[in-house]
Amino acid sequence: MKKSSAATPPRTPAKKSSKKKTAKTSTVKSSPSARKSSPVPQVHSIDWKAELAAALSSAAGVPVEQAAGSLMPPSTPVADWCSNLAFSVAKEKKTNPAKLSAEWASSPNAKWPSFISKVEAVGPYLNFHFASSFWTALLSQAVSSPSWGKGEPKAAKVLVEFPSVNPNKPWHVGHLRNALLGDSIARLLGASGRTAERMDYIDDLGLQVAQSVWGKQKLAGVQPPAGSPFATKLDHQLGWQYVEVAKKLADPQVEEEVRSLLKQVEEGHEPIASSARALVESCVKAQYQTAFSFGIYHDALIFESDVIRTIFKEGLNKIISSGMAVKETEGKNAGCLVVRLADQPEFAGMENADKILVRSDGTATYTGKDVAFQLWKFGLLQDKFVYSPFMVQPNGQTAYKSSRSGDPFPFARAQAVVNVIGAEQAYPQKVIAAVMRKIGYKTQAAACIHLAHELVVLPEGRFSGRAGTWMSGEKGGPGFTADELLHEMKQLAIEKITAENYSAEEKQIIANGVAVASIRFWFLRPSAMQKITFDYEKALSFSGDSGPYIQYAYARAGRIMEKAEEAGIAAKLPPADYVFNEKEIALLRLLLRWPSAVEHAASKYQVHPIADYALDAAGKFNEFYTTTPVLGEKAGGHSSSRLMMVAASRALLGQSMDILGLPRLEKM
RNA sequence: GGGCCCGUGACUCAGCCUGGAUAGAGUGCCUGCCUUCUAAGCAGGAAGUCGGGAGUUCAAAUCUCCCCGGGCCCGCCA
Repeated sequence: MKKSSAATPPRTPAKKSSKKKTAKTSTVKSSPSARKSSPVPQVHSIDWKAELAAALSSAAGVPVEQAAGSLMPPSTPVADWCSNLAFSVAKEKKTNPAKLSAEWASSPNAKWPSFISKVEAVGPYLNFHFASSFWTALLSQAVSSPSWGKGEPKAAKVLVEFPSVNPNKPWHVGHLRNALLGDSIARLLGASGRTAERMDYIDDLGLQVAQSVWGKQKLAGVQPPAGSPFATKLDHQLGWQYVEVAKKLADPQVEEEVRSLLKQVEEGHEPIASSARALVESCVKAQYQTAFSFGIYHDALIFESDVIRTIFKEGLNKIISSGMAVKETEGKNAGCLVVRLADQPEFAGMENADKILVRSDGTATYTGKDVAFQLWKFGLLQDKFVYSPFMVQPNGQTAYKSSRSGDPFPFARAQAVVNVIGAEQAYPQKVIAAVMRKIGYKTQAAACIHLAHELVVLPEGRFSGRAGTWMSGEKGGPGFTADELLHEMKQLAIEKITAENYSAEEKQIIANGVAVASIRFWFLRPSAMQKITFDYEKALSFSGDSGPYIQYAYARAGRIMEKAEEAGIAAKLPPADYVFNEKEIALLRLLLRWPSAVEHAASKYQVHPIADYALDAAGKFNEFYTTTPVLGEKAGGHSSSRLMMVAASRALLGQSMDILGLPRLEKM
């Protein structure tokens, strides 16, 4: 039952993913530096938006809510903040909005907050400029508190499932997109203060597994070309064998043998059942090597055989006892357990809205299994799973797997469930939520989030695991597996390093980091619903709007700080009379909006706005970098103040990079 | 038949949910800038009927309806 269709993710440096072992619940970390009393006002400890709204409210004589609703960042860099209140008031009073704004700007009733240095009417708009002390306070917080910009810790746990790739082949670029989305969403949720748990669903039953077992036994000679750097990687070997098996299936004898294997696997006959599970786990481990190379990690792997053995029946009973599932006695679905959905609005227009959960032969459909699994994710079933360690990941955390023996862990039991799955599977995902709603779990049904994404395709069409369209073609070029893409990218990145003084080891680290960032960014920048046509030419570029562009800005900032330290210059808050230049103001405005940008993106389960934000921040920093000397005589004695800008910019860039999984490189 | 998604300069995409100030980037093309903190960069230029039409509104890329083009979904498949 594989659900995700494609897309794979890039790697990220494992931040603190919520490891499970749980119960040790999170200690709320209070950042000491943020707490200690600071000589400057704390920008985010005062609700500046509320203060501004209150002042505007009295200046214009409108309710506070109306004033607050009119405040926004300007679309062009004409001011720090603005209001379009005059439009709506002018309409009510049938007068000229520009005139109103002009009146409010100089209204004697207005008591503008002290952090506002200037209020001006520009046409119908009311524009606000913040005082230097406001910006200084913001800088102080951004630099002194490591948790600055992170959301307030929230109690709710969000479970994110991805990528659920069948364990019989290597990840192709489509699986990579899915995994990158899942990984980055989990990072984003974490940055917003939520607890994200990363789960993978492994289909260790089914035809493909039987085919893999058969292929492993009979087609050991079928392998990727010897020249391939991945010729000995198990997932690649199985993938090549799988394509071969698919061709041979036309032979009745082969078909018969595979079918027999399938029966033994599904019925748990030994020794086949155990060796099949072992093969599956080995393949997943090989796939996870790919994941790790992109910085993708998991907390728990749930195997389908364990779902069937442990929770499926209970989930089904829950639906049956609610009276919402019935066994058909006649008609084309006779003998099947079905749930009727015709009364649900989203299925209204369907010819037949009945959905089969259990077939007439007693086996579960995909949807049937998924509904039970989803109930478990929300903690609505007795949790009978036990887990054992699957592997220790490079980020130091152990990924656990469901198994026959082991210990219980409080995985799942989530308040919201995000399934990262291709948009093509929107219908079955709706069925899951609809069934939950029907049996009475309305809150949970509303918290079923299908994070849908479009596929990665080739100019000639979609990928097919069976047809092997992911393999290198006859042209002999690289194939479309995630491993090959990263390999190609590293080659290019290495060539791009021209600095003479880097050691071979440094070059490797840089090339790897650049390759990962480039690929991750390439997949994460467009919105998830945008189809991506894979093209090596375009994927392999790293200038302009790209991951390396962001890394470059970050590295530049790092070098300035390094040189400052060598010179013994420390960052200090700008003095009261410091005048921020235009480039500095641009950076400060981005800094100001960052926390709400994170929360907004997280609440919508969208990663791509963060990619845009990071690009914007990198661009603004590069402008600052080229126009504003920080060190040396040209800095005109402002080195310490400007170093503060550099440090804050670096913090902002770093946080956005962590969410996107772009490795923080100190040098490039 | 019913439903979902995409359609913005030559190309690839943001912006649409929460309507407002000259529609933003990048690539490609044309011009400049490395004796000064990394040129994987910066500055500037040419390039756009925001698929089409109607409607709502003081104001529409953004909201509503219809249409066109492309993709996907509506199985006792997985």
